Amino acid sequence: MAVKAAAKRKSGTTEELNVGWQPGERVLHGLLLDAILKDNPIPLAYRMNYIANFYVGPLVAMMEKSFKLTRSEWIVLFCLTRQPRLNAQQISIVTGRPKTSIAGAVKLLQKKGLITRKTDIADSRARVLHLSDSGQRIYTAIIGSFIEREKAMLETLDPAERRELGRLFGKIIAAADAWAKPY
Amino acid sequence: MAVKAAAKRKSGTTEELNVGWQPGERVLHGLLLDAILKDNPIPLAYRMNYIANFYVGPLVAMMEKSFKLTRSEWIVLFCLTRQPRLNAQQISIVTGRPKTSIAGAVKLLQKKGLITRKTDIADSRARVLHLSDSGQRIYTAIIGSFIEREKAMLETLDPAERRELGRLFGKIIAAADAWAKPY
DNA sequence: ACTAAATAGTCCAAAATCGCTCTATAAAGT
DNA sequence: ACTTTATAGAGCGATTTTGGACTATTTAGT
Repeated sequence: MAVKAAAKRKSGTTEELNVGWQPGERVLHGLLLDAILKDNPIPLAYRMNYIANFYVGPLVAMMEKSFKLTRSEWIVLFCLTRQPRLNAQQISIVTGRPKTSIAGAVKLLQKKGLITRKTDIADSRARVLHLSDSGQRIYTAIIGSFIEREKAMLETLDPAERRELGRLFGKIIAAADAWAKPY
Repeated sequence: MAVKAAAKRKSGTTEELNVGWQPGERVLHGLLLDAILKDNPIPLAYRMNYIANFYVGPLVAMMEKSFKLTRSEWIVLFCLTRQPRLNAQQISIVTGRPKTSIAGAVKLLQKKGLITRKTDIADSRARVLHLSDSGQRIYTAIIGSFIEREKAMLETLDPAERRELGRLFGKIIAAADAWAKPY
């Protein structure tokens, strides 16, 4: 019946057979994922991107919804808490994001009063940024979720494994000059 | 030279000046980065996202330019090489990307003739996807860059470290049900 | 069997992202 | 000093991305 109806609608096309997974099962994600990971040509890069996406994606979505901040705005806020008095260019360089994206975020943040922007006395091209009080407050309100989610993500590792993971990341970053170039 | 100029500026600064780094130096990125990484509230998550971004960002840019493929289109192509006969929903679930993004990519890929799309005989709502020959060719043309870049990224690690990194990623992914949820 | 809920996919409008080009300032080379 | 090159940032337009509402089909609950 449903099959016949489908065949009628798409009369010319040959139908594909069933895929073999049971939709609606929690297991589905796992089996699918296994298929994607098996014999993956970029095993480490793929896994890392997978984890990074599932870590940060929902956080960004939550942030956009609850705090009306874009991802780029968050990046700027975050960088400025780490290191005040950066300018847009530096944030762009250190995060690898296009300078126009950062510039746009800076403009929005300034309009919202979350950062201040002053001309650098030593270089009148540059605008020195830092957090305002309300910028600091919104950062504080948000960062907890990031910390919690990292904690949850690492729950499965023991302390030694976490240290080792950090060490390996550190090594890769230390060598970034050798591999992290654009084309 | 540049150092001297910077030193001069440093002494003559009034309010908003003197960030302390010398623009134009290769060292700049490193010092900035150290500042961002030091006492980072999400040390592992931040480092992982940093590496993932610098790995995949330039690859995607290159791909968009040279092959006129969006990131979402690449994701679909990649998934279909791993596991033919997926549908859009499954790709969305397993990659964590919004289904509308995947749907849009699927439509584009079909228009370009890189994938085929047939109604699933067992479920007439679903469309079973797989690569066409030209889809396979374009995948082959692209994937090499991803492999090379992964290789370059891991150059600094010895084989045992690479295995360990893979093992730790595997553990985190295996526990994804416990932490990778949306809000 | 019948209703309610879940699922696959589409469509659309709003938003974000990003490449390109342009101005201005600053540094480097001669 | 003077020319050249590099840098910081702005503005604009095109493309991508995505949330939300909608339809069609399937599954689950009773």
